[in-house]
Amino acid sequence: MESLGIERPEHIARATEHIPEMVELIQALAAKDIAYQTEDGSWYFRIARFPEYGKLSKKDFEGIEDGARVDVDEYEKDAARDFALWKAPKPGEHHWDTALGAGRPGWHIECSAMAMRYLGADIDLHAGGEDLMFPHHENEIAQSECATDKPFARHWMHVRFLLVEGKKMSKSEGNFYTLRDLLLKGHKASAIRFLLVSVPYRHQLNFTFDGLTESTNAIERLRTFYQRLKHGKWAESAADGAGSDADLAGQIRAAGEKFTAALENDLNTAEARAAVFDMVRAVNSAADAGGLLKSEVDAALGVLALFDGVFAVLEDKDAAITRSALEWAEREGRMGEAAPELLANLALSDEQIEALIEERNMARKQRNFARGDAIRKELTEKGVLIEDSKEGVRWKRK
RNA sequence: GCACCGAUGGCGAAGUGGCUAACGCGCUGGUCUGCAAAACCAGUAUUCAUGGGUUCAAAUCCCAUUCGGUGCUCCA
Repeated sequence: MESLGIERPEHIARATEHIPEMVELIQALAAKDIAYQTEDGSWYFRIARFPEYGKLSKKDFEGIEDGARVDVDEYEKDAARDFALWKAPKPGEHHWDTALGAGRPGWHIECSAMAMRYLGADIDLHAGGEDLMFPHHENEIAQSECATDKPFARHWMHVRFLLVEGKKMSKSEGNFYTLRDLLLKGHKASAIRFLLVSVPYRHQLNFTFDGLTESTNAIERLRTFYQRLKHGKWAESAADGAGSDADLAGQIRAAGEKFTAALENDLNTAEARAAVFDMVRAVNSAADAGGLLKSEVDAALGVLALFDGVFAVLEDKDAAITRSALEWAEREGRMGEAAPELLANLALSDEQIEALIEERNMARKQRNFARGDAIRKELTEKGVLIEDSKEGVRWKRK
């Protein structure tokens, strides 16, 4: 999670610590005769009492015969689809003794109970994987709305599963990778994050190694741009061509607005991304043409800050993250899985790199290009790329 | 088998009734540069899985087919 720059939740709730809330919820349903107890002591939800059942997953249960497919090991439920709220313990099974009798919670009830406890009876947003829509989320809705008579969640976000190299990820397909696997193969954490977040959650993402390369390159472009703005010297007022693009300020503002509007439209990250790249081109172009005004640079940096508040890829933490993955591999005895060029690329520290660049700058000043190029070649071989620009010498790790 | 969702350039991917089909990567040519890199400019889908239909107008709506994802039993 941290490697990908994902923030920790404010609350992490555990089902086993919320048994009383669940019991209370089931009792509320029982008071309305929506929950009922069977002979073995389990409690079930009476789906017949919730006509809207199936509204989320667009399932139409009309015409599906109750009892057409009743499992032999099920107890005497009133209807086959009624789901368990509380399960009586099987002999020797771990259980809680509560007002409902001994037992353990059914799946579904803990989500309703904990959501209500921390977020209230009607929540704004409920997220989950597409596989949970039915029956889990459908059952959450049923038990929550019957208990409170309020809409349970105003918006649902169901994230689609990703494909890996065009196929569903599975161990038998051999395309199952953990984050650490990818880091050890030499992929950057930022590229993984950017690839995952570049396709809107509602759409299926095809996660490929080509895609990781693409993301790496796209991030490089953004970081180069960011560094250029941050470290360049820009005119305070219009002169010598700076500020000659009268339209630029408007374009930067429009990019920021388009970025926000795209995210507000069901988190359309692909469109939000596009808005930023539009701005990058416009500002780079103006910078090449005659220079930028400080005010334009500040505005563009403002849009980048907006962008990075969501995408979080501009600051280069990749080397540090990869190093900690390597430390993990070391401890686990899995260094053999690390890509050889990865070790080579991390051989030099930032200080060593900067010392070499300083030496190269001296050589170039004396027009000793042979020495300068030799240093550049050495750095390239160790995974460090050099860029000479009007704004100074920049370097980055491959 | 049934239900729901999806299929857009070499690759990834926006766009869901009407401006030249965004954006990124890649590729080709050019500008710039001591050489590079970066950056910029130009080019790169007469066409949106296939077949039919609706409409003055369809990538966008409807039907069928093909392919892919999820669910349809338990457990979380």
